[in-house]
Amino acid sequence: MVTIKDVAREAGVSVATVSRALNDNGYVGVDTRKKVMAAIEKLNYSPNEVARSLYKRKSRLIGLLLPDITNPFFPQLARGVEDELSRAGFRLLLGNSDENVEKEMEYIQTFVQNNVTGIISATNHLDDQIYNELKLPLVLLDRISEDYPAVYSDGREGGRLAARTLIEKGAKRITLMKGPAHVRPAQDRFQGAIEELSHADIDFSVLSTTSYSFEEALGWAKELFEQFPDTDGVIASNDIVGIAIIHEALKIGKQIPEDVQIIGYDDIPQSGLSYPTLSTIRQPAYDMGRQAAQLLIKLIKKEQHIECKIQMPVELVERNTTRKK
Amino acid sequence: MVTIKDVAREAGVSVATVSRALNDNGYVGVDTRKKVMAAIEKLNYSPNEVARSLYKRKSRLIGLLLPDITNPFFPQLARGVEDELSRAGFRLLLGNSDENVEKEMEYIQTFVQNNVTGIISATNHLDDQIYNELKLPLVLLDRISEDYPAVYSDGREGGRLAARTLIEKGAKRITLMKGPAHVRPAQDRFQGAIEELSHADIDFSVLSTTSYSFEEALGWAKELFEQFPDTDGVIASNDIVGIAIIHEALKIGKQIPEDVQIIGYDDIPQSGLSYPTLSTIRQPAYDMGRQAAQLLIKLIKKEQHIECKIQMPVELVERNTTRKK
DNA sequence: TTGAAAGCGCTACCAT
DNA sequence: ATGGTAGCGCTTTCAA
Repeated sequence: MVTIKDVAREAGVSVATVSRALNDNGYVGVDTRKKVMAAIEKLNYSPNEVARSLYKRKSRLIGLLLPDITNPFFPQLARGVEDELSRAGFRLLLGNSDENVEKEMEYIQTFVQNNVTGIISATNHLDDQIYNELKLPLVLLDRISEDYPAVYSDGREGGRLAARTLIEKGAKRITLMKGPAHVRPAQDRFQGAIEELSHADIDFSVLSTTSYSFEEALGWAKELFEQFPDTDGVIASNDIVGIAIIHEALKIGKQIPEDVQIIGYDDIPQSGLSYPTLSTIRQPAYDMGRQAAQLLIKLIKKEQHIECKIQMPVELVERNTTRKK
Repeated sequence: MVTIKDVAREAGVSVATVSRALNDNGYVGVDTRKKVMAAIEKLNYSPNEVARSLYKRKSRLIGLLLPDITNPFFPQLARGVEDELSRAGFRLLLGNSDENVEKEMEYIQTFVQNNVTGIISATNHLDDQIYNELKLPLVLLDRISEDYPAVYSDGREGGRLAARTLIEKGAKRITLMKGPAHVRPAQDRFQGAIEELSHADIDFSVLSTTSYSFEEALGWAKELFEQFPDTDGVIASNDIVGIAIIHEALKIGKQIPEDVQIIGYDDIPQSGLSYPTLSTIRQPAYDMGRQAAQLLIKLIKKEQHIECKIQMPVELVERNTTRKK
């Protein structure tokens, strides 16, 4: 390993000078700088981030905690975060929590132990002590809280929009799928949908689902049509489930959207690939990731007048599982 | 921040003793240990990984370099790696390269700068100098090389299997989609398929695709049916494209699998959700990730007699885009 | 069994 | 403009 000492020796200067040249602070003579740069070049030196981090008590690392990168919504968030953060020279320490408190605590702890400069978290366990004691900038992503900066989309409006769309397009017996109770955004959109449905002269039923996993999606879809065989409009808990419902509907011989309309949530990339393509409520996942990163960077720079709650717009993407006007 | 000094003071011992107690090496008296543990508990101390890492010249971090987590095949790999690694106390530094050499180099460099203990990489740029100069354990994932330990699946056999399946199931005018030229596994499966097709009395054509992105998948599918409208068997470059082909085929009124059979590659989770469900060649992505992690851990522990090339089996998953016998 | 102290690679203060 | 050096929090010799 080539260290700052080697560079100093090679350039015939002190380590202090090398350090100053490296970090562009303090005075460094023009030709001294040249010598240093030449030495760096020659030895192919690159500074040890760990030593820097120890001294500064801050690394160039950011901790990102997500529920499960295997769920197609989250990779988009992650890429948004990564792309934006890397422009500012930060790297990502990634953890999947599986919505499990212990895992989450462990990751938060290792983030801290590694001197991360900030944390971006999609957590449902904000009440936990560990977050209160955190001395670091924290941005919530896809989650809301009074107490912390957050980037999220308007779930309530999303739910309303989904319900309104189905109502306007003539669904008469709507089934509303409710996502896992412990996932906050799922509840928001559920509430939004309930609200809209309640104000309409329309029959509707609610089907509770307890997970977002691929494996169970088809199960929920089956259950849906068993319990509500004559439903003509489904508000799926997310796009995965929406796609599973398309599958199941087609399988039992229903026409989409003639017999049953379906609306998803998220607008994951594969929603445009199903047949028929899935109408859905779009969350701008990639942008949400970027916004969270930008917000975190502002927080780190301690900028003034930071907008700490960033609500991203939600949008209806009309594709082919809903009827044309 | 509470440091080892604070603990030492609280426990009335030296920092050396605390360190020994913490790491279970050297002698520590029974009641001394108790006092130390009590102090740790009381102060809620957890050791600074950065300081450790500086001294040891090794962190508990592993660098993971993937092409693009947004492609559904890779999150599976990543989770496999993460789950296995975290059992051994390692955490993940994640980078997406987008198959771009510069980004890749930057990530490898920051991995090194952060004292990672090892690297797992899905790269197509192994020839690059930076890999040769690497002093760290490196495991290739989903990639092959003479020179480095690697975990990959048998792409050639996968390609053969795909072609053989279509042939056996009676396809007469097969279209073989070729993945991006710079992606090694894509070429392997292409070669395997070509091999099998060449040995059969069968007409086939090749369609080159230059990306795996969602956005373009539908475009390739369209192109496929424009160029080869009477193809009755398609070997898709991966499941995304396979799903897009299902979409397109249905759209132009073809029956699946009567008019056209389709076989994908990867077996991503959503392949079981399309309608009809996609027959495909399965790569055990999650397990590949785990194996890579295990292999890396062995390398780190410098175990003897390590099997350095781990070829994972590939498997036909018969679903509904191929005919039943 | 315990403690003192050197040193991991770097930055920043204080001299010069 | 440059160099000497303390110190970031930890581990590990070496002595006691």
